[in-house]
Amino acid sequence: MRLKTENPKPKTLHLPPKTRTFADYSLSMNLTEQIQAGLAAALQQEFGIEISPAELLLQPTKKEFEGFYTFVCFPYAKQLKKSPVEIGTKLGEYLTAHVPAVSAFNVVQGFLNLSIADEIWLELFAGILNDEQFGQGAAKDVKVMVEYSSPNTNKPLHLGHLRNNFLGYSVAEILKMSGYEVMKTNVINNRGIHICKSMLAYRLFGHGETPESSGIKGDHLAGKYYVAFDKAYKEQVSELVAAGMEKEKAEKEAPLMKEAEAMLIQWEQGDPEVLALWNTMNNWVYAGFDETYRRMGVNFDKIYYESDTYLLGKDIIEEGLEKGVFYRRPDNSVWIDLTADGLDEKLVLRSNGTSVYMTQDLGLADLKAHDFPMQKSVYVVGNEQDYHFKVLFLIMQKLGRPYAAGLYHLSYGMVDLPSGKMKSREGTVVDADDLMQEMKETAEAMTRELGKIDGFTTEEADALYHNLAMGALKYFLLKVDPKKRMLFNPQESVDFQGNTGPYIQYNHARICSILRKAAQLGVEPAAPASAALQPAERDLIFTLSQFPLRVEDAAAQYSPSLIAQYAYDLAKTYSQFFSEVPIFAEEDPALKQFRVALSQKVAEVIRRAMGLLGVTVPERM
RNA sequence: GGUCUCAUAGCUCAACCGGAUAGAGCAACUGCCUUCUAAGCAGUAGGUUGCAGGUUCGAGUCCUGCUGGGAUCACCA
Repeated sequence: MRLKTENPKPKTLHLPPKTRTFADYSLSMNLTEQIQAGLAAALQQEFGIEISPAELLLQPTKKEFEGFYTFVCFPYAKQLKKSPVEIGTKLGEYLTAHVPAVSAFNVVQGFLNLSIADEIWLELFAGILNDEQFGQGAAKDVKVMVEYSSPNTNKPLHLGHLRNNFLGYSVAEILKMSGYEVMKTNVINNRGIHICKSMLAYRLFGHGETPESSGIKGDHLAGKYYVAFDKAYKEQVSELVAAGMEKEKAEKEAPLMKEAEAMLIQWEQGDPEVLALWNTMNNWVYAGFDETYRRMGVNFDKIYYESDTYLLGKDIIEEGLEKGVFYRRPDNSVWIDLTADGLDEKLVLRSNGTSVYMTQDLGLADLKAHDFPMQKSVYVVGNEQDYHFKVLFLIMQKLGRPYAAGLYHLSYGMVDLPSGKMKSREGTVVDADDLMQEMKETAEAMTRELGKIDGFTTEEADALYHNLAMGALKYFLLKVDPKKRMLFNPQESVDFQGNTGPYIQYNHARICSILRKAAQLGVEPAAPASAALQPAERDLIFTLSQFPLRVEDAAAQYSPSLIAQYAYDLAKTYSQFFSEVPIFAEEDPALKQFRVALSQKVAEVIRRAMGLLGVTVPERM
């Protein structure tokens, strides 16, 4: 089971090498390349050294300095036996004289900061404005499978699942935008001892209760009996211990555990009554999950059920034995020795011939590759399973699977509560449905307080509350580097101000308001060929131009947090522009049109970026 | 105990193959709504980047050791 019942962190397995700078893509590529070519020529002309343009990395200029692109001169000081400042000055002079895009420069210590001419910014913007699919990468002709969610059917989804689902959905969308062909899959763990526990408790204490009769959502109903099982089981264990049995033994000998195990065997043997109950309860859970997924706004292209796949993989054991990758022990169990790779020996098949988790995953990996012949396959699973996936991927390599090199474990960190870890058995889990509902109520209260729903129909208001709630929640969970553990405080974590989803949504809504007014006044958006730009306008064009690159980086690193940061950066930059630069009060019609066009494009990019996070942006709020 | 991983402002997080004076948001304080949405903008304050060494022109970032969290090391999944 992918998500153990408790918590879900990350680990870099094979990130691509970072050989690029911040500005290699799309429309900004020409600009960067021009500067790099200029630098290479300058180094050759002024100092007589040959360095290929691609090695001359540029970085964005820090806010407090003048300029947009910075070249670091220190590395060449030793080689040229000249001071970094001298080098920077010579290079700057050469660039302003020979590269039309570079309008000015300044050298601070060893940093050469370059300013770009307004005509170049406008040219860049015109290209962006005309690009209807701005941000969409060219088709790569590479298939990627993204597996995420992968719940157990014995209880409802919780906060940890939310991070998993939002991450998986977002990574899939980011990969699509960067040009991959993506298949989203969900592996539902619908069989095993966990569901048997729920089934047994239901049989004992359920009295025929159904979601309809009780008004309890199906997955919550199954969860109720899972908890009931645990409670009754613990009582039995205590009794046995009180009667003098060792705790460890009592945990194995408790009648309820025995019964659950017996039920699992009955299930495997196809006992009609057990199967009927299993079907009934699982269907309740599926229906419950569907509702939760709908609320979360996630979806899948293909669903695998563990009941269909748990027997797979045994033929791979045979294959592995033949290839000498695995070996059989005298008790008939099958193992792989990974000590040469710095790992341990790992069981891949029990002595009684039945599968373990690893066996199933071996089989499932082949099945996935058969169904969707992919070059990359991402598993969105918590970092507690780092070891499992390390082993799984290593085995696939040793077996010579062609897709093995593309296997990637998107290993994300646990979500901690202020009280520490979530423990379902201790009742300290934050339920996904409850949390989403509370967020919506908070969004409603906040919106009403601000008096922002004048003229909204009931349906529109409801949709707004939902979008704000999910925007706040998704942004909160996605803005953090997936690899890192994070803290969630239900009382105060999710805010509506500052670096939050609603802040970005708000900026989009404001722009829509501007665009409505522009339409009313008949101001057509357009990019002028030349104009003197405000600093805020240059900042906006620069930030816009970074979007395709950020998508590419986010895809390469499987990291929605890069998109979240970008969306905030863009919204914040616009917010400054909004408060500093008048639009309709501008007298020059060309400038007015330009600012409307700029606003329109920013709104569009905010919408697309937030879409990558699974967040819907409202037109009014 | 072995292996892996994390530690940055009071709190939650950034910091782009090692680059400038380590940045945002929240919380605190100060200004700004008769003018395009104040869920906003501008500003003040807040740091020995867990500790000690090392490499480097340059270290939050790389290396070693230490301290303190977390994960994992099942014929569980």
